[in-house]
Amino acid sequence: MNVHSLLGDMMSNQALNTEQDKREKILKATESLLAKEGFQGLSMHKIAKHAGVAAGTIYRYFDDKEHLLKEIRFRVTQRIATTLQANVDDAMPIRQRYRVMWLNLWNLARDGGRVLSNRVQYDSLPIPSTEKEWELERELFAKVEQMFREGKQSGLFKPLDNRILFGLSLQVGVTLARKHALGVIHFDDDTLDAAIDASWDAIIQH
Amino acid sequence: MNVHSLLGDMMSNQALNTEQDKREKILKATESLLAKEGFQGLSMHKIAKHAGVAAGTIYRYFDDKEHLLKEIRFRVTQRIATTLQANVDDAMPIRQRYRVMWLNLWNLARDGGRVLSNRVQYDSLPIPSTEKEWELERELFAKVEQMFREGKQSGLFKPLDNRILFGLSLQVGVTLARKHALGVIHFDDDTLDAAIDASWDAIIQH
Amino acid sequence: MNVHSLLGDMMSNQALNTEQDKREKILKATESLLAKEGFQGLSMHKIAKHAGVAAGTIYRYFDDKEHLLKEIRFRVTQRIATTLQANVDDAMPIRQRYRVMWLNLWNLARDGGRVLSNRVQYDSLPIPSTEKEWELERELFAKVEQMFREGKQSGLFKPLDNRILFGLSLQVGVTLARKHALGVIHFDDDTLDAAIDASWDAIIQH
Amino acid sequence: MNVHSLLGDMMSNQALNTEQDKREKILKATESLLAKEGFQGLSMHKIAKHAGVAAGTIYRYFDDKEHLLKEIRFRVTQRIATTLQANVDDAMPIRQRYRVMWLNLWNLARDGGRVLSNRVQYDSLPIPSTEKEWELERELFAKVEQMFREGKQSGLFKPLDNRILFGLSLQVGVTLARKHALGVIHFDDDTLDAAIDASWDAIIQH
DNA sequence: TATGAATGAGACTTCATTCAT
DNA sequence: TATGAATGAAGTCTCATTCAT
Repeated sequence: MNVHSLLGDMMSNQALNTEQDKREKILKATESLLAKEGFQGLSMHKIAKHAGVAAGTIYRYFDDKEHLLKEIRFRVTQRIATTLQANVDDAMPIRQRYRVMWLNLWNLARDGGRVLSNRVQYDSLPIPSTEKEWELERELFAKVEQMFREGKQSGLFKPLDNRILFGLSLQVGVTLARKHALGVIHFDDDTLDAAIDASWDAIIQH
Repeated sequence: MNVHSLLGDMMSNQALNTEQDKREKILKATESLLAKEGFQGLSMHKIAKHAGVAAGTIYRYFDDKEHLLKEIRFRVTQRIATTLQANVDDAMPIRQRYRVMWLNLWNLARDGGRVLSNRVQYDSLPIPSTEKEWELERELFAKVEQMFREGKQSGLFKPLDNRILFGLSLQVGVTLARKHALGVIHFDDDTLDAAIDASWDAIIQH
Repeated sequence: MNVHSLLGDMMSNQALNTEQDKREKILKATESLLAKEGFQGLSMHKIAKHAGVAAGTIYRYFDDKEHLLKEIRFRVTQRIATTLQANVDDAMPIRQRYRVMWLNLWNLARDGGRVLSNRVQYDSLPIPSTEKEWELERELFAKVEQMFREGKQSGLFKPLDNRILFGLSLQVGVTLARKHALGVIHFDDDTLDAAIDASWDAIIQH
Repeated sequence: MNVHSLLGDMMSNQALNTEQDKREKILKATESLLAKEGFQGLSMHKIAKHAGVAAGTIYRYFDDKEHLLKEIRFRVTQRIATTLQANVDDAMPIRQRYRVMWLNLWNLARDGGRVLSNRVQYDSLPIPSTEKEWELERELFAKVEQMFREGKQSGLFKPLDNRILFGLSLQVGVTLARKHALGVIHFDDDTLDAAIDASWDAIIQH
C-alpha cells in the first residue's frame, strides 16, 4: 500500500465522513430547532445555519422540506422506541417489563421533554403515508408487541388488539408524562406508582 | 302591533343576523378549513374566501390570526364538552354516566372526526394563557369533574387527581376514537364495549 | 313669531352648528394627531375616532385625504402667520417690529413645537400647487412684507427680494427655533438676543 | 502573469462587482424614486423593480425598510458634505473658503435638486439615533467646523456656537438654493453674490 | 346628513427552492 | 459536491374609500 492509496483512503473516508456528517448535522440541527422553537419559524435557512452548511446543501440530501421532516419524525419515533424498550428483556416477568417501560417513558419526558415535545409537533404534519410507514413504526416496538402477545396468551391480559392495549396502558403514560413535563400535573413517586398500577388494571383480566 | 313594526323588527333582526353572520361565517370557515387541510396552508385569504367575505373583513371581528385561532380553540373545546356530557345527569348511576360519556365521545369521532381532528391541531398552538383560560376550560367539564368527585367519595374510584383519572379513562376514549376515525383501528360494538370496560377497570378500586 | 319658527330657528342653528362643528372637529383632530404622532399611522379612521365622527363622514367635508391635508397645511400656515405678526404695528420702529416677530417665532416653538413640528411634516407633502396657493400664503404675511418694503425704501435694508430677505432673517429664526425645540441647541436669553442681532446684521446695510 | 490569472481576476472582480452592484443598484433606485416621487408611494416593490432585482433581494442587503432609508439618509448627508467642502483648503483665507462652500451648495441645488430635495424628505424621518449618528454627521463637516473655529479665534466671527453660525450662514444657502431649484426665486449672478455677502454679514463682527 | 361595515388593493416581509459558480 | 445569492409567490395586516341603511 502506497502513500497515495493511503491518502486516497483517508480522503474518501474523509469525504464519506463529511457527507455523512452533513446529513447528520442537518438532521440534528432540525431536531434541535424543532425542540427549541417549534414549527413556527423553522426555516430551511435557519436549519442550514445551525447545521453549518449552505441552504442549498440541504437539497442534496433531502428532496424538500417535507421529506426532511418525515425523516425527522421517523428518527424521533425510533428514539422513543429505543428509550422506551431500554433495559427490557423478554425473559423478565411481564409485570416488571411493563413497569420498566413506563418509567422509561417518564425519563423521556423528564429530559426537558425535548423528544416528546417534538412528537407533538409532528402530529400536526399531514399524517404519515399510513401504508408502509405504519408497519415500519410498529416494528420498532417489537418488545412491546411481544409483551402484549405473551400477556394475552397466558390469560393475564384482556384479549384485545395490541393497539387497543397500547392505548389503554403505555399511551396513557405518554399523555400523562407530557402533562407532567408541561407542569400541568405534578407527580411524586407514589402518585407515579399509583398511575402505573391503575393503567395496569386497565389491561389485565380481573 | 302593525305591519310596519313587524317589518321593522324583521329588518333589524336581519341586520343583526347579518352582522353576527359574518363573524359566524368566518369562524365556521376557519374550522372547516382547519379540519380539512390542517394548519399548514391555512391563510387568512383562504379563510376569507371560504367565508365569502373580503380579507380585510376578518380584522373587523378578530384582532389578528392568533385571536381568531384562540377563539376557534375555545369553541371546539366547548363543543366537545357539550357533546361529551350530553344526556348525562348527575342523578344517574356513575357507571352509566361513564358509559354515556364514552359513547358520546365515539359519536364525536364518527361525524367525520372533524371536531376531534381539530382538537389535535390546537395542541400545537402555544398553549392557552394558562391562567384564566385553563380554569375556564375546566369549568366546561363540570359533569366529568362531578362524576370523578362522587366516585372517589364513595370509594368506587381510586383516590387520584381528577386529571389523572381523566387521562386513564376518557382520554383513552379520545385517543382510540381518533384512531378509529382515521381508520387505523376498527371497532365493532363488542370491542367498543370491551374497551369501555377496560378503561373503567383503570379507575375503579379492585 | 310663534313657537314653531323659534324651534325651527333653533334647529337650523343647531344643524348649522353641528355641521360646522363636524368639519372643525375633523380638522382639529387631524392637527392634533399630526402633531402628536406624525404622518405615519395617520389614518382616516383614527382621525374619525378622534373627531368623534364616523369614517365616512369625513368624506362629506373633504374630497379625500389629500384635500384634508392641504387644508390642514393652510390652517397651520395661517396660524403661524397670525402668531408671527401678533403685536406688530406698522407704526412701530422697524427694529422693534423685527424683534417682536423673532420672539413670536420663539414662542411658537416653545409651546411644545406643535405648530412648527407640523410644519415640518407638510414639507414632505407633494409641494403646494405653486400657483395660486403661493400667492395666498404670501398675503398672510402682509406685515412682514410691509416691514421689508419700508426697510428697503429707507435704505436700512439691503435691496434684495423680500423672499431673500426673509430667508436671511426670519427663516433663520424658524430653523433655530426648531432645533431649540428639538433640544439640539440650547438658547439662553443672551444667546437668543445675539442670534436676533446676528440675523439683523444679515439684512441691514453696513 | 498569464491569461488565466487575468481572467481569474476579471471574473472575481466581476463577481465582486455584481454583488456590490446589487446593493448599489438598490440604493440608487431608492434615491432616484425618493427624489422623483417622495416618500408617499415609495414601496419596496417599486424599489426592487427600479433596481432590477426581486423584492426579496432587498432583504439580503438591508434588514428592513427603515434600515434602507437610514442608509440612504447617511449617503445623502455624506454626498452633501463632500460636495459642500470640495475644493476647500484650510490654508485658504476664510472669506474665500466661505464663498467656495456657498457656491458648492449652489451647484448641489442646480443638478436637478435631487440631492437636496431628498434631504428634505429625511427630515420627516423619526430623527437619527441622536447619539453616535449625530456625532458621525458632524464629523463629515470637519472643514466647516474648522472654518468657524478659526474665524472665532481670530475675532472675525461672532462668538456663537458653531451650529448657530451655521444656521445663520450656510444653512441659509441651503434654504435659498432649494427655493432656487424649485423655481420659487430666481437668482442671477449678482443676486447670488449679494446673498453670499449678506449671509456673511450675519456671522462677522461689525 | 351620518353611519360604520365592508371592500380589496397594496404594503412589508418571509421563505422554500433554484442555479450559476 | 457545496455554496449562497437570487427569486417571486404567498403570507399577514392596514387603510382609503364606498355604499346601503
